[in-house]
Amino acid sequence: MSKTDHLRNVPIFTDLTDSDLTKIASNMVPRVYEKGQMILLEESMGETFFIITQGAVKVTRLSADGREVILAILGESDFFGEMSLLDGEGRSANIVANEDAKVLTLSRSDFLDCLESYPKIAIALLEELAIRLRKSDQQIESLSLSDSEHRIGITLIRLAGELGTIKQGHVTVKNLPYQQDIANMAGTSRETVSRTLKLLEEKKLVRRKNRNLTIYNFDAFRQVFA
Amino acid sequence: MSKTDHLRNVPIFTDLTDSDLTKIASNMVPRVYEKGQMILLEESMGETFFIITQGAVKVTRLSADGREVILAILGESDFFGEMSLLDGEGRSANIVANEDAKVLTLSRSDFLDCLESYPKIAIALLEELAIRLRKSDQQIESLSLSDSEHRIGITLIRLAGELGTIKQGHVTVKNLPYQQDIANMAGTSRETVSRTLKLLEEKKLVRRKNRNLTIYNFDAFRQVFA
DNA sequence: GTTATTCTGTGACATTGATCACAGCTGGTT
DNA sequence: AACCAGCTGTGATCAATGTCACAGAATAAC
Repeated sequence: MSKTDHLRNVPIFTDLTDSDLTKIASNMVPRVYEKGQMILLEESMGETFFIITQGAVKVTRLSADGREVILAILGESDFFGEMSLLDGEGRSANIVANEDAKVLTLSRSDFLDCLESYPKIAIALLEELAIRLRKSDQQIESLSLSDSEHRIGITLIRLAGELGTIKQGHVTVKNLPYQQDIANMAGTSRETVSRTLKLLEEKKLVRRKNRNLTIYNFDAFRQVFA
Repeated sequence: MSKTDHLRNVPIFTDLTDSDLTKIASNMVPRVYEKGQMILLEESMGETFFIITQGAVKVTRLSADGREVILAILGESDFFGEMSLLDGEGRSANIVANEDAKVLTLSRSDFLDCLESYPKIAIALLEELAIRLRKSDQQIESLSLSDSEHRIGITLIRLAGELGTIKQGHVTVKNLPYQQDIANMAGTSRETVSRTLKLLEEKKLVRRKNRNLTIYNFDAFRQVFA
């Protein structure tokens, strides 16, 4: 698949003509990361915009004592790095390759040129940031008000949305992240995730097999937890 | 103060010429709300962009059983309502006048026209959303990892930044919000806020007098909690 | 196939902080 | 000044859940 084809799938570029897209693509430099590799480090100055063409990354923040919060898991056609380009602050989060990953990168100046030249990109990007802000607000609510079972339920819903495949009303997440990662997304401990998953299974809300998790009735599940 | 003068103070409009600003101002309709009045209701479709010219509002989400999470407190020259205009989803939060407030409003179509006609506005708005997203991420981290004392400390820092005045290294927040509101910002209970404020006072980190709170050494305070 | 590593399950225990209950203030109103 | 409403302070209680410890599974490495 060519660079241009990849860009075509990215929401913020969908409104562009082929020739514009090709022009932008010509400025993009591909890079490859292997699983576990740090792509962007907190503290370092953000000077690059990234688009994922293959694989997945996790966006995290680390506390002084090394505990990790996972803010998001991003996959193909998602992008990151735009925050510090926009507001000029340093990076606020780490990005780690969650599996082997390929990305396209755009320099700060090329990215800002894009925004100036193509108002449609800026507007589409606004839309995307609005969506992310909405998700963050939901998460703040759930961390503030919900108990651990609900927070884990909500986390499973997020994972289902990002990694799952729907088949006749039930959703299967293949390659479920480790319990420790789920815990870091839900703001709870690994042990609590273990106990809660067992509980949800006993309640017949989900089934686990190998590394897969199936939510029997996704709508009902959302009803209960969201 | 004229409409145009108010707009001049709003970050997303600062780059415009006077004549552009006047043109936009002519489309804006002023409204007045009294303390406690609901400005925007969750569930209702968002069709208006608001700029605060006087007073303050709080942005909240409510759980089914009526508990409240305060996502932000916004004051003069802040704006809101842009989220549903951008992504087309319904409102995700309530807005309530926290004190008597005056606002300028812009209709959906005028707002979107602005973005199309003035790329600089779109870019400035991107910047603002990036800043908000950053704040949300910080809050998610603190809710996930910190104990109640730290969360309350961080909340005081937010309040100091939004409502405080600096004088030779120490910051005073006049008219500190009620403990219940602080609790709803920090994701804890009113009683815990009461006990924690007392503790912080005993530790000589803050002083309270009437409805004012002074943080003795703001930098040191941030060091401890952020 | 064996070993080593990493992940998961589960009991026991300690601790935080929510909740309840009520008394003491404070500031606004008549 | 007396009153009332709403905010604040504080003790007692208790449930939720983090932490520790270790055994059992699963997966990867050799």
